[in-house]
Amino acid sequence: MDNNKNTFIQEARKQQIIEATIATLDDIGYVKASLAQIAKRASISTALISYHFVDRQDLINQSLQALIEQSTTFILTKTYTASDPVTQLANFIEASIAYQATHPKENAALLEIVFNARTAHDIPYYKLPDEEEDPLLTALCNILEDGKKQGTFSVRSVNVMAKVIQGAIGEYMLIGGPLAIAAEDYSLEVTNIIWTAMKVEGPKNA
Amino acid sequence: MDNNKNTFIQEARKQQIIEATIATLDDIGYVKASLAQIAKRASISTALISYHFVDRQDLINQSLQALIEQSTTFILTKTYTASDPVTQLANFIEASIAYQATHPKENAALLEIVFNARTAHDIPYYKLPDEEEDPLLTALCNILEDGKKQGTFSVRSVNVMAKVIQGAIGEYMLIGGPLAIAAEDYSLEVTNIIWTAMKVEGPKNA
DNA sequence: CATTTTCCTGATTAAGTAATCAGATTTTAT
DNA sequence: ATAAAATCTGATTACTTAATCAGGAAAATG
Repeated sequence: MDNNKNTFIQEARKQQIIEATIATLDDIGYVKASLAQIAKRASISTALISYHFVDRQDLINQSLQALIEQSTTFILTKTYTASDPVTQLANFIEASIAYQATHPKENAALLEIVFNARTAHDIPYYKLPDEEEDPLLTALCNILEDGKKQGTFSVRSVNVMAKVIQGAIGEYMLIGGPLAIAAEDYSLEVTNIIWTAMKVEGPKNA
Repeated sequence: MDNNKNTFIQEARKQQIIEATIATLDDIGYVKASLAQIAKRASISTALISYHFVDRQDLINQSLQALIEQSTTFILTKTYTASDPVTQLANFIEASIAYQATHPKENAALLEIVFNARTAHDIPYYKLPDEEEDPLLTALCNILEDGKKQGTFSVRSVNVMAKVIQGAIGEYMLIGGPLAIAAEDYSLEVTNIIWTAMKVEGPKNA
């Protein structure tokens, strides 16, 4: 019965190590994020990491999975507070950009992994053809399809429009220095551009 | 006088090492791209790299500079074959996407460096506030400003529109697997979306 | 309370890293 | 041709890495 507590302790420790991994990735980047650096930040020995994770790769993969789950939940929860495609899309854009602004460390760690990690065959993660399984892209395409079917969105290619929207969202974090814009303002501008591009008639299309 | 030949040999060797660096980055990624791996691909000793470059960092930086120069020249040359903002923008989008399709290795190497390299103070290159000096972004904003002034482009925020366009371009390389689209088709779709978003009346806005 | 299982550490291992250096080879200059 | 300067290599340096291992500490179990 107290098997649960074993599991509890183990899971708590794993969670702690994953959080230390995220902090380390944000601090010093993927290249320097050694087990020693991660252990230091978690105030444990490096051997303990090896005890809970089979590999460094395993640790990175589990951290990535946690990061993806967190951001996906955040965004999709806010997206589906509405039932009509127009509001859903507005929510999606706003939530995606807001996540970057409110979770900068998690966002930085996610980037570090996606753009640094490679498979055993040296294929970069960002080139992996997992698009089919990306729940964010799937949700985005579904919303666009819905709006298109009910005649609200004027779209030629749903896939390309989805990519344009994703690109606009992803670009927000690269805005630095003199061009810096508040997340809300950027969301508003992007939404407006997308509305115009899809000829949406609505309250937000001022 | 034959001082020139010294310079010539030296520059040729440096160029060869930079090309080997690009090939290595594309092959096995930034993390595994050690001096030994680069030397192997250039069929030289590792010490020779140290002879021509002060640092590994120095080698990476010079490779990055070469990659940026190459892509910038490619894109801006094609962009400015036209004099009107509409064609310039169409050229810019098409050339940017075409470069990724025709120079996949250079493009991959560029990504590896930008998303992996950090300054001595651990600031990632992609967060550096060099936007002001990015000639591509500058050119894009200028084109948008021109079109706006002459009444061809309907844009609220030039900066945000530029980011949306950059995002759409950058997203192309992330399209893999079942959603893969030919560069020309993607360019066409993106251009069409941007035209609609800016209410451009023209031959391409079918 | 004793014992077994889980959890954890310090020390060690083998491999790989960037950089240096003495000296060989090639090129250039006289 | 010969001396000087450049280009280049193999070996070595000091260091960091991921992973393992023997055994200690803590917790759960009977």
